[in-house]
Amino acid sequence: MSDAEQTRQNILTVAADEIHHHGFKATSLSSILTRCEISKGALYYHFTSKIELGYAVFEEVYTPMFLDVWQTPLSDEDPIEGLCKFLTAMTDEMACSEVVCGCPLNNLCEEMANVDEGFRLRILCMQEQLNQLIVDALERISDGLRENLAFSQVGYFIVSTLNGATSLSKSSRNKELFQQVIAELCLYIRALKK
Amino acid sequence: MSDAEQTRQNILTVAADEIHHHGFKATSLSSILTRCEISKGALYYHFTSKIELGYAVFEEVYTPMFLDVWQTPLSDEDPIEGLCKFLTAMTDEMACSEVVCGCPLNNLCEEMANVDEGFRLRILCMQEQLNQLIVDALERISDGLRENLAFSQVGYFIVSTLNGATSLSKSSRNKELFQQVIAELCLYIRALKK
DNA sequence: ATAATAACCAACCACTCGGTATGTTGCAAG
DNA sequence: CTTGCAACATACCGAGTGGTTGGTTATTAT
Repeated sequence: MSDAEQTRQNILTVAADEIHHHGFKATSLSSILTRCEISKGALYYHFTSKIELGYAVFEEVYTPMFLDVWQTPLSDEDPIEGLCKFLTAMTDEMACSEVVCGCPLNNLCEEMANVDEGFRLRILCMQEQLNQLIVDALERISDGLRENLAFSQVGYFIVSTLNGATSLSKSSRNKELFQQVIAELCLYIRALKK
Repeated sequence: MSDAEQTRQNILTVAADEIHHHGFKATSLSSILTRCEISKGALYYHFTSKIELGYAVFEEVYTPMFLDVWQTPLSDEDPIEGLCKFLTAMTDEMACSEVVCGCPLNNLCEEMANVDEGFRLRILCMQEQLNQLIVDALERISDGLRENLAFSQVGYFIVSTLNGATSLSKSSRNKELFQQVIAELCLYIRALKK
């Protein structure tokens, strides 16, 4: 990797972390510059504006990470159990910082979706991709599921609940609350089976 | 109501609306001053700081409105049906601005809970109150519900899902998505019955 | 050796923000 | 009539923001 590309990646990584911790608007370029030990000119050489940097973080850091994390459990032979294990494992492995800061994508969604169209469209696109992952997994094992299930609806329901649970645990700083909601969500998911 | 109290209430109302639309941090005092047609001195006569104004909005505008809205359907003779009707009615009556801006409390929670302790504690307190409303309603009709239900867990699950659905529809600006999640949520709620 | 370009630096700009200090008005009590 | 306080208004401050600009290296191609 060239020096320039190295610099760019470093900016992306640091920016992703800063945005995760402070939100997009509250993230100041100067804090990124300080942590990267570069000048403002260097940043504006690689990115034309703050918001373009935000888009790049979303597309090149958050999205791949997110889709990859969901892909694994859904590719399981039994995606129902895969999902449940994935969700409960999430509660166990959840670091303190994750409880406090919440999901980076969820945060960006809350903060920027109704403010900036560029963010909104990117978030929307990602949500549809994620929902499609779930729908595909459910269709694959539809023979073993209850009749009359609306797969897309179920997918959005699961994602909504998970987002809500993250939000809840974030504000309460209570890991246990998160675990409770996830436990109830697993009950719901397992009840999808015949 | 005295003139001074009138001024104070006007500030609270306008601030609540501005915070709902732009978030707390992004809400500038100047915009509130302009809409209220008052000076900065007037505002700082009634509130000692921006964050104290935010607390007042939370306690005197958002919280009463929110608890009142939930109390009604949960006081129904059949709170299960009351909740479902309440939720579906919410999707129908949902104005465009509400789809776009989301729930004011949910927004504040996302934005401020992990930034300011004052907000966090107030939000936490309110969430517990809301959950207690649900738990009370469920316990009241526990004879007609499935065995082995964890009422508190169910309460947080419902609230989480609703919050997540609001968040989802906000970013997607798609009312239909919200309706789908709510429809699935009603299926879940009705399945609580024996 | 020279020219060109990529990669970066540092100073600065215009602007907005929350907050404060001081000034002004109107009314009510003495 | 005047004193005093509630209820504002006005002017200003310092800090911080994203963004721009002109200059500086280091490397590479010719």
